[in-house]
Amino acid sequence: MLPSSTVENYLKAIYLGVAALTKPHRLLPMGQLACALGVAPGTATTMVKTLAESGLVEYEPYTGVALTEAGEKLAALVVRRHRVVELFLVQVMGYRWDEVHDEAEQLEHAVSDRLVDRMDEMLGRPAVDPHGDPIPDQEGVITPQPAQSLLTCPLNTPVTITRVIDQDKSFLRFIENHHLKPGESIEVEDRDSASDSVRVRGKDDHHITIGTRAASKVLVHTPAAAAILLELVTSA
Amino acid sequence: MLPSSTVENYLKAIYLGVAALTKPHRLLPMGQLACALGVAPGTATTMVKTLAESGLVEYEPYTGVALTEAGEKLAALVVRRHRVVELFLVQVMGYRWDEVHDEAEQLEHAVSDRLVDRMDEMLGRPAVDPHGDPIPDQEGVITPQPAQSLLTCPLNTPVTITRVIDQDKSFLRFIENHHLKPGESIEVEDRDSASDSVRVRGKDDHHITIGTRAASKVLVHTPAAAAILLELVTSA
DNA sequence: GAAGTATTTTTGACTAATCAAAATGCTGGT
DNA sequence: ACCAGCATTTTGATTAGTCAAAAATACTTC
Ligand SMILES: [Mn+2]
Ligand SMILES: [Mn+2]
Ligand SMILES: [Mn+2]
Ligand SMILES: [Mn+2]
Repeated sequence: MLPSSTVENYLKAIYLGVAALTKPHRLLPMGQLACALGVAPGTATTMVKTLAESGLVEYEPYTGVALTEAGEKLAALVVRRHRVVELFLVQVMGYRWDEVHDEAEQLEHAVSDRLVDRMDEMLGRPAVDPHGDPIPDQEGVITPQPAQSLLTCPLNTPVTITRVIDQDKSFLRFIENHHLKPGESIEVEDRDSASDSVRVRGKDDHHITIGTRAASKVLVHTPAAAAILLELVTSA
Repeated sequence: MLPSSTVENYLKAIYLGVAALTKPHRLLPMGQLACALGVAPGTATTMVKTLAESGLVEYEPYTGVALTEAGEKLAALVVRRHRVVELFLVQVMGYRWDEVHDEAEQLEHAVSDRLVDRMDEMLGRPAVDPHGDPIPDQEGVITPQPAQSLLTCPLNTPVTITRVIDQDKSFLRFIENHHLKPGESIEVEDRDSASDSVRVRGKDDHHITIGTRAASKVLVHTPAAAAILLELVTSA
């Protein structure tokens, strides 16, 4: 049986939910899953039990859920479709980066593997989508990126923004208006736990102060990390 | 309520089914509808009754079904999405004309009006899809084309192939291999009711004989019709 | 460790879409 | 006018997915 859109959405939510867990190698609680899917808690429980029957997830009652090997591959391919479509919409169809998520949310269940691969080819086999989210390859594998956020990177050191983890339109607009999109070079000047904020110097000496909640959603590459990456590439 | 894919499929099947009826201004029988959708007869009856409740179709028990104003507009927009997507797949994504139907069958329910319009714009507001099927405009309106087939057009008179009414892969391949795609200029040399066949002279004096069943699926413009069309355009 | 709170599971019910097979209605030919 | 055959509708049942609210369990706090 090929998975329904509903099953695909559950698998994707578990995939992304587990990845976003603070403690790694943990199970995603039913409450979080239900919330991510906009569904009643009992609905998530029921669905997860049938997913467990099909061998796509492992389910520990009162504890949570995680993907099996098979489930993870399926989920990764849904995520791949989503992200390739998002980049296609921006690069080929002229969409803005804050407009693509909803459209991709539908298309991820409708595009064939064939079409996704055509898009992927046309885009030059990209590694990341418009938000800097990594794109799984045809096997569902992601090469992990060393990630730091504006909250954890070194101060007064040039860093490059690589990823913005939030699909909210107004947040993405805000980021764009203040030149904090992936690719921009910036420095974190100061962090103040009292005011719960982070001061950033962008290009043209444009200064901007943002809350820590927002700062944690902006990921960067440090020069050091970039050097390590470069070394990996050249040694291969 | 926005219509489900199922409702969209029923409306589209009625739209296309009624158009293909030999006697015009008739109702589509349940049997034909059920067959077009690959569904049991009873299922079609039940669904049509609920569509009638929603005011999308008019249903005459034991007789058949037709679209209301509202249903026809919705159906035409589904057809529009299907055909714009098909042309996009051919022109932009490099698909062959015999490969696009299945993909479009899924995408017609997933692409937003916004995305369809972007495709439409990118394609230069085309009038027909890769098979010569007319594309409804944003309002769902089609400007009717005067249609003749290889079975009805004048003999030994140059005509231009404009449309091939069949989604079957092998038939489309056959048409392509014998240079009978939309745009080609040909002449019908002879029709023989005894052998149930039609002899056609294509380009390079390539001759080909096909059955009447196949011939009826290849539509053409006669020079006369083309002249009338041209007149309409210039007088406007 | 008992009590209270938060989370999770169970229960019972509902909607959309479908099928198989029985019942019904229509129609053409004698 | 009748009946046989065919199309259509009805009936009864099934599956996927969902919710609200009750019951069960786990976690916190004292
Ligand atoms: Mn997205
Ligand atoms: Mn993204
Ligand atoms: Mn088609
Ligand atoms: Mn077509």
